[in-house]
Amino acid sequence: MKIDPNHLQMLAAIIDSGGLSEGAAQLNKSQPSVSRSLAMLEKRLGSRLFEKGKRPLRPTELCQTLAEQGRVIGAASAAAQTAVELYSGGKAGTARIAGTPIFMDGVISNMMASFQSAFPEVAIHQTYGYLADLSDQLSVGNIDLAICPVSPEGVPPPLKFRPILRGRNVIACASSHPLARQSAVKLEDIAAYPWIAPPAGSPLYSDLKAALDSIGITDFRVSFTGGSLASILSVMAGSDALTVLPYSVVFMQRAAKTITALPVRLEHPDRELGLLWHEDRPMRPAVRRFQKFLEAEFKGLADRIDERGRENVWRR
Amino acid sequence: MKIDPNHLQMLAAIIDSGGLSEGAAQLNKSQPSVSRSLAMLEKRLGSRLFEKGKRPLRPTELCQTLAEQGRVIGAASAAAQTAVELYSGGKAGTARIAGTPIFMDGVISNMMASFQSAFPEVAIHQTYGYLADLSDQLSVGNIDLAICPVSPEGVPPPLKFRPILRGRNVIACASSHPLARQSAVKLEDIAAYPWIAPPAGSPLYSDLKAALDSIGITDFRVSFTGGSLASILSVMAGSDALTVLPYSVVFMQRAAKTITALPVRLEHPDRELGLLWHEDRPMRPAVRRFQKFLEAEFKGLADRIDERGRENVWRR
DNA sequence: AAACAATATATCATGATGTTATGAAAATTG
DNA sequence: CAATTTTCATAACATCATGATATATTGTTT
Repeated sequence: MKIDPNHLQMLAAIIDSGGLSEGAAQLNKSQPSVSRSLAMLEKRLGSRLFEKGKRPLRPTELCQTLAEQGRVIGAASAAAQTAVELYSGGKAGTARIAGTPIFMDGVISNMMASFQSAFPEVAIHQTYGYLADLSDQLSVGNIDLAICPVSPEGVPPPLKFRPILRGRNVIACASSHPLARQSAVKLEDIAAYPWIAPPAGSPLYSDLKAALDSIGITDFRVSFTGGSLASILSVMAGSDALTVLPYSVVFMQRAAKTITALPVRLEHPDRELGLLWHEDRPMRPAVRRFQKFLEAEFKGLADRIDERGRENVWRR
Repeated sequence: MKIDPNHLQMLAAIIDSGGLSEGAAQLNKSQPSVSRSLAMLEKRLGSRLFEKGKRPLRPTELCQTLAEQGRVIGAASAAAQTAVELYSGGKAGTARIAGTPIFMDGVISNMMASFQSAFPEVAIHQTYGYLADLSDQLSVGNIDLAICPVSPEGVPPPLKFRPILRGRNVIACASSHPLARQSAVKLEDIAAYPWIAPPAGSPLYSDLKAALDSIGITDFRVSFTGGSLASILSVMAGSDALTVLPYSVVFMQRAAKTITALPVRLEHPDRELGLLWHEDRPMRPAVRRFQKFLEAEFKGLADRIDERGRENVWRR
């Protein structure tokens, strides 16, 4: 008959703690229980494990050998235990998240960085996508959480949505831009500059058109299009081109001081940045923790943006 | 609650065998049993271990982590299992044996060598001692088996004795000795040579005196005394000294051709070489196997000695 | 849609393990 | 050396996990 790993652990506990009673205590069992288990084991193995009639208990040669394996087993069990605890506490595991490129690169990536310093055992798998794609990936189960600007009524039933930042787009330009120095910006001024257009399929692209439309600019010249945020920022920093970006993205770049937002109020799109997930699919603890983390970070971000907002006055 | 190592092994089995049913088979359990255990484990951990509604079963991240520990546990269990089997089969373990120096060095050491090549996992702890000492050590439990010349009635009750070679002492000398060439040896011839005396306390020492007495030699000159067998053999080989040795010891040296026995029949001591052990103390398998091995070896040795004995005619 | 394969559930029997109370034996102490 | 203390073994009973077989359910395949 196969040896029970628990029994091997028991031997190790008895030897290491120097006695049957102490061993029992270490195993959170009563002394009689251990005594009986030991007797059964000896009977099955057909060999003594502790020398007869000796007290303090003296382990047999065989017992020592078995106890070594018991210690290995104990270590493995403990490792499993902590693995479970880490996992259940959301401090280990994998979170597969996806979102629109500009937000992921411009806002979320910073937060992921601090999350990873706090919980280095959580692996984050990040991908990009727009709403339709994200919905699919969520439904199929390829990702756990999506971050995307969504109009609340545009969320299909199996998905849940939680807003984390109210949408507000701004016109962004290099800090060295001529318009950046002006306290008031007129539409005619704006019309003179070329535009950086976000990737064609992105919501930002339609935002750009809608926004410009709303302030009366219908005809505009696109000097650059299709890049990711890093390209956009570089191009913008090194030219007089303008673009439309979520204010949060511009805000996150404030430390670098390379770009700034013009004091022009754009038409609000009917979308809010928020988290999307599949309602029926139970969320893994690591994902849940990441979500909580994101929500807290965004709350902080929103507060700081509001503060700054009170200083800057947004005008039409 | 603590995780059961068996459950971890189960996870490893399911994953490695690629299915719940196969895993169950690998564990020698029924499929329903494993299914239920799995369900219980998932409930306790509060996390899925296999993705829901997927077939073939796809292990969760956590499950993979736990299964790794399960594999470690499986390996340790298997090691324990084989350790038990080796031990129980007497193919591993320790045998603590002791005996009179001359026999241990001259006869037993050879047998220990072949035993160790056959069973390298058995550790042999060898010590030396004479009867009184050996009895004590056996009673105290410091040794498992003693090899000693004993007069059968001289065995104290708690000990058991089994003869393995009938005692027969001979006068030994270097092969190059003047007497070695003579087909007949007279007592006067013998009297002319000095003697090597075995260690003072040894049975052989009294044997020497008794033997010489029996052939009428009362006054003899001792030229060397107190050494172990190796010293005795060296001294004997390089001088004309004589000594009394068990014939088996001389016989074992036949390959080296350095010493030989004189064709003189000595008085038989009332002792037989045999094995001593403690009757009440259960013998460990490795010791038992060693004992059987010794008995077989000695049987072979006795046969070969008898063969040789038929050729040599021992004379008074 | 049907057939197949794999897994889940139900039910009952059994065995290991848990508990408390108590007995026995070895070791320590006066 | 007897008495005490410490430590382990045993008894009796309750409980839970696990074993088996039979059968239902579900996912996949044709």
